[in-house]
Amino acid sequence: MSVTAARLAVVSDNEKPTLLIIDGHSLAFRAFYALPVDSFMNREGQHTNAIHGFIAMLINLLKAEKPTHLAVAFDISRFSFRTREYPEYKGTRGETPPEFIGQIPLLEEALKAMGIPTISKEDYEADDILATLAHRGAAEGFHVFVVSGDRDAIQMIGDDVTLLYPNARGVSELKRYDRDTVFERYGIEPHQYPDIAALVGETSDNLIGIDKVGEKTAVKWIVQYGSLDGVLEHADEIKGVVGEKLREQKDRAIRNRKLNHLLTDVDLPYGPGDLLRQPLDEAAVREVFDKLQFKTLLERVLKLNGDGGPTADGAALPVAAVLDDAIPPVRTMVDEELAKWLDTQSKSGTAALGLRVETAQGRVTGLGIASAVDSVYVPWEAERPDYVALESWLAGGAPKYLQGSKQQLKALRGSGLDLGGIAFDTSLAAWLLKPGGKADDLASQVYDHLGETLPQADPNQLVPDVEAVSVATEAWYVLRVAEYLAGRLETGARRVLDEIELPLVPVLGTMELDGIAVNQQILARLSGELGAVGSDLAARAYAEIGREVNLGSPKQLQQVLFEELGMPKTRANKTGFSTDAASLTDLQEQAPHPFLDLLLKHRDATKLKQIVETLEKAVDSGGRVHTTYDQTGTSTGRISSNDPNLQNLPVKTAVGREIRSAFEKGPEFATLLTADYSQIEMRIMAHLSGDEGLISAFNEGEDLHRFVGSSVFGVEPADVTPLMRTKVKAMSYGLAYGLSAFGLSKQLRIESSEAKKLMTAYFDRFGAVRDYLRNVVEQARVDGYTETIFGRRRPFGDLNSSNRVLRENAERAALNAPIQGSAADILKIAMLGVASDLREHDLKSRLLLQVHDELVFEVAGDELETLTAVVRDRMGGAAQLRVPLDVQVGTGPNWDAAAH
DNA sequence: CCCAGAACGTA
DNA sequence: CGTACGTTCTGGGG
Repeated sequence: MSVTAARLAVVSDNEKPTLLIIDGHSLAFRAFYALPVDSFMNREGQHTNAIHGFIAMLINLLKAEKPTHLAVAFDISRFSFRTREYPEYKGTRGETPPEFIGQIPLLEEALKAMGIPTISKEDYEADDILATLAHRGAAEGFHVFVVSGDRDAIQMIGDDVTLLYPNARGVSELKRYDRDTVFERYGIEPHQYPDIAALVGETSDNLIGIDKVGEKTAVKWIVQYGSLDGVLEHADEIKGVVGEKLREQKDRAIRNRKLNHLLTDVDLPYGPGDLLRQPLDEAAVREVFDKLQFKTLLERVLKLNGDGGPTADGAALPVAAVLDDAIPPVRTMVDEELAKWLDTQSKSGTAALGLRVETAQGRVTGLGIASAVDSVYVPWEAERPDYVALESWLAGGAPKYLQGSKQQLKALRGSGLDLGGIAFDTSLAAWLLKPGGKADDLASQVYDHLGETLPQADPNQLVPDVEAVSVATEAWYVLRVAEYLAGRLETGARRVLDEIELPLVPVLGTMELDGIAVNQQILARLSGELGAVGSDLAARAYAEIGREVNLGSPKQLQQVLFEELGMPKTRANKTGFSTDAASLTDLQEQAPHPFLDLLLKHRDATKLKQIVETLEKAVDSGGRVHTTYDQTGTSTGRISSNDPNLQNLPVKTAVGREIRSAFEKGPEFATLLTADYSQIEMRIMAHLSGDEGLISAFNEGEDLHRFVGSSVFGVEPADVTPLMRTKVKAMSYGLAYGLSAFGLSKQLRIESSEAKKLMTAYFDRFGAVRDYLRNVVEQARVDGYTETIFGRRRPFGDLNSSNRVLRENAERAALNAPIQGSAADILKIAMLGVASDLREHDLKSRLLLQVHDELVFEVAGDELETLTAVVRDRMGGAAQLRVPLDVQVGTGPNWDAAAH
């Protein structure tokens, strides 16, 4: 039986929507007494322990119960219709502790940011609100969880209503009370509880019961006579002192019963059906939690959005059982036993196995391999001959599920093992589901998606107090997380995973391992030259202002520019006034000063020097640098590069190009080849908008900006001036980013009226582009996500935000996402095609770098012609658009020379 | 030692 | 008041 099948049996009755309702004051108060006051205080001196405890409990509840509907009820004051009738009610409650003051409003603010409705009603207690919602919820087909620290809540329990009651230790544990547990504990039905309480009294509510009547007596009577009314009717039959007391004090019981009866018909602004879980407002949550200084909780809360929270269309996500499956014991296997086990697995069907590599000091020391019911540990020693079966299983196409497969592949390659059959990667799947999220390690994924804790050794502990689990167990968890995530991928995302991301893993891994050759002499020379230029500029800059400052400190520069030199104020930022290049250039025009120019040049020189030095440090013993690509690093579908980042090397300046010239072909290769798409994002816009004008612009095959310029300005292409071309080019590129007339005027340094006219003229000619861009945003507002040509989705939560800044930021991102994302898809598909041809034709040339719309290859011996054909074919044919994909190819001994 | 913010490089 | 990234530095907090 598969892991999934085993779990389904557990959750099959979990089809009902789940309503979770919480008594806010009662739980916050419990939390207040459970957590030390002094350990929770924010920078303003506000105590926050109750809020912290409450939210921590809430997160646990959301994970454990996975409510589809949710609300928190608060008392408005200590007064209600009950205190009007009986002023002593709850009179024993002392003054609110001063440290508790102010925590409830903050808690309400945090809940609001988390998208959780809070309900309160004048003259009623939170318990009445809960009772009403529980009553209506059960009637409307919900399973209801009531969270309250008030024992009166027991009366709400029923077949579809469960009470979660904090135990003595505060809020860290909630005890579940359903009909059976109430019966076990009291021997009565939940609805009879208030009758018991009325007889016994409730100290915490300052309600005195009948003297001499305790729980035992009360239960006995209620069981015998059915109800309090029954008991009172038969009061005469009860013998002894207790009978006398009952007859004497029956008014107390009647009063108590009246007061502890919770109303189930309070008129509320929301019914259960209105309490569907809403996506949290991330920005608001960050703001509130920042104010509260809740760091860890912030992380945990934000994770809720992508997991267990509502999906974009508002429907609740499918729920994975939180119950533990039995973790299979780890079996260590080698030799024939291992070979036989692998063989059995492959013959038993197509089920994939989980795989996890164990390394120490960069060498493979073992492998974990798991099926749903087995977890196997294989110790690895490089020279053992009897691992033939294992190695061929690893390298072959047998499907394997991994977490962080590129890293695992590189680890295996480092020990001479190859890895094939990457059929699932939990990190890639989680990223496709939530591309804005942070990359997570296996332990976090287990926690987030399965709600279980994977024991991990703390690397900072010399003697760990928890023993890390074996890679064999980890492999089993990979399988479970994979099954969970696979169930949540819709068709489009699954295709992107299977057809783009997974096949790309070995391609990227190989690129990283190959690296690119770097000429260290060039770097050393540049570093020296830039260092000398920088010191000279710094000295001259100091001379201009008569003292030495740290030219790299915006704060010190502000002092110099705006206080000592009295220059006009620039754009404001959080630390004062901006000293960035644009501001300094502006200043130079308004208040020319030699210091400004020297400062700009010094910045330039030090930045470049830093880049060169970083590269020098990254060169390996073979003279090559190896970047690491992050396949889950962006929200749009691009890959990012780090350590070192080879996707942002300078190229626009002369020195920048010198740096690029240090990237060379390896000694065994003939040349470098670069291939890039020209105007790919504009072409995608033409395709997606179907704008006939833009499409014919590309089909003309002439200079795009000249063509568009002639359209916009109404002149012949030959009469488009360089200035006109510049303006049109800026517009065209800016469009895909959501550029405004204001932004355009700033960038081109023209009047905003002219920018406005320019945009109007542009959209007059290319109206379908405007319609498309508008439509993308509106569709995303409805759907909650955007989609690339290939079905890659990016969710958006803020498109309906009432906060204008947030909403407009989201709108621009939504406008850009399908364009940037489709371009990313296309280059990825091209990479796969090229890699496949290189393999197919057994070429020695290799792909080394990817820079968003550009690929860099190292060309072997006599393969230039073949490779050029392959690259043109695969890049040009990566997608069938309404416009051609234009590919520019260049060659040369180094990256600069190969560029065009 | 960690963090946020500023600045700046690329597509 | 133009999208998407990563890196480096400073200066504040500890």
